[in-house]
Amino acid sequence: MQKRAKRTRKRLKKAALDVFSEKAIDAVTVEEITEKADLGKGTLYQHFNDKEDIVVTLVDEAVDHLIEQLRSYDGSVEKLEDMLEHLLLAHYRFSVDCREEFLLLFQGKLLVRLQSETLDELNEPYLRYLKEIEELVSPYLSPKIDPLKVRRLACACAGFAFGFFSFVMTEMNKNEIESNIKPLRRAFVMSLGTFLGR
Amino acid sequence: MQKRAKRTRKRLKKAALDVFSEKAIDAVTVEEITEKADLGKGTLYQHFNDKEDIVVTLVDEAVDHLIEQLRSYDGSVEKLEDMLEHLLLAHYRFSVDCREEFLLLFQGKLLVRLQSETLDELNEPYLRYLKEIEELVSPYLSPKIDPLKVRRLACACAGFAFGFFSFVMTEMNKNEIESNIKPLRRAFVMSLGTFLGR
DNA sequence: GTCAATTTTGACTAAACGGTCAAAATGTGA
DNA sequence: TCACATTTTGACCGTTTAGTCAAAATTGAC
Repeated sequence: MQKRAKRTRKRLKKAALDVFSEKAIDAVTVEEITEKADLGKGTLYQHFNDKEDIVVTLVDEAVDHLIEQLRSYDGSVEKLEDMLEHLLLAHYRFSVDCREEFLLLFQGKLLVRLQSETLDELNEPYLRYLKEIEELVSPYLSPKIDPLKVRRLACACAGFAFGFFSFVMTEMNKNEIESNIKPLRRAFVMSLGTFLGR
Repeated sequence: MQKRAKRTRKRLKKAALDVFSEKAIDAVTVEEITEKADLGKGTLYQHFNDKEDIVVTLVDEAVDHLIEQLRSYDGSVEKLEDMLEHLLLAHYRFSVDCREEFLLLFQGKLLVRLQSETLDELNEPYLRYLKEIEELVSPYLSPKIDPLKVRRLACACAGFAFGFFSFVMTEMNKNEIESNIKPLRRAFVMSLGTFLGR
């Protein structure tokens, strides 16, 4: 019985994610979501308080998934540069494999910046995400390093990943991207390494 | 007489730009714009066809301003690296001096990606912008270089600038940014230079 | 100061939207 | 099969919004 409710909740989230990757969050209506999920409008309000609630839920889960990908790397990561390269690669994979979540995170970040008065609930996942990056690289850094520098590194990594891949997404097709993105990633990694004074 | 109309149009654009930098484009209402401009609602429809029209107009002008900044550099730019550094610095200055337009361009880019079916009118300025970057760096490149690689460079530059500065904008205050962003920019420039095989 | 052309206005309409809730549908245990 | 708990539904309500338009206000020429 509760199984049914869970399935329905899942369907709602899936539908919402789909719609949010096709239209700007603020332009999406509740009925578009429930229609896509092939459910009645009231059902959404059985599972979520309001539209914002479902957005926050989805952003939170998307960050979870992204972090999961960031954390999964094999033993070949030995140096700082290896870790940075892994992080960028993981971001790239995320933008391809989880395109909808990538676009949602991108949009959400913008909303946080704009309507920050009300939505610090939405900001929390992004802080969590930046913190995760910092923690992943910190083992490869001198413990005496300026924390601000690490924060900047995380911003650079996140910013580059989101900004670059988003530009690339529209301006190039998949094959073009796959083919030869590696050298650029490598170059960026090198520059970050230099930035950290190694 | 037409002077008055021009002034009014200018006031509308200024107000709209302000509002768009505080709220997501799709969440902004026409009345919010006209109220901010201290004008009647109908006045907006005297000067623009609809809400989309004013957005497209503003994006177009913002790209003009950004391109203007990208083009203005002194004679000290001799190498590719100098040009890349100038471009990043110009983006950064634009994000600070023209914060509202920067945020608008950021939002607009996202809209293009999402609702691309209808809004290729909105996409045109961004293509113009990428093309401008390509043209600015091309004098410093071998004429035999793969055009795709140049396009990728432009995406990297644009993506990094928008993505990084936008993350930095929320996560750090101005002093922190100003103080020590230079080495990261320099490192990134170096990596791009390496990417282009020099 | 008058008049006509231009610009601005805000009340108005029709449509759309978020959110509610009593009723219907569905699943469960006896 | 029936009674009961849970879940789903979509018509409904109040509010908000884009867009209109006849009237008012402003301007400049004479």
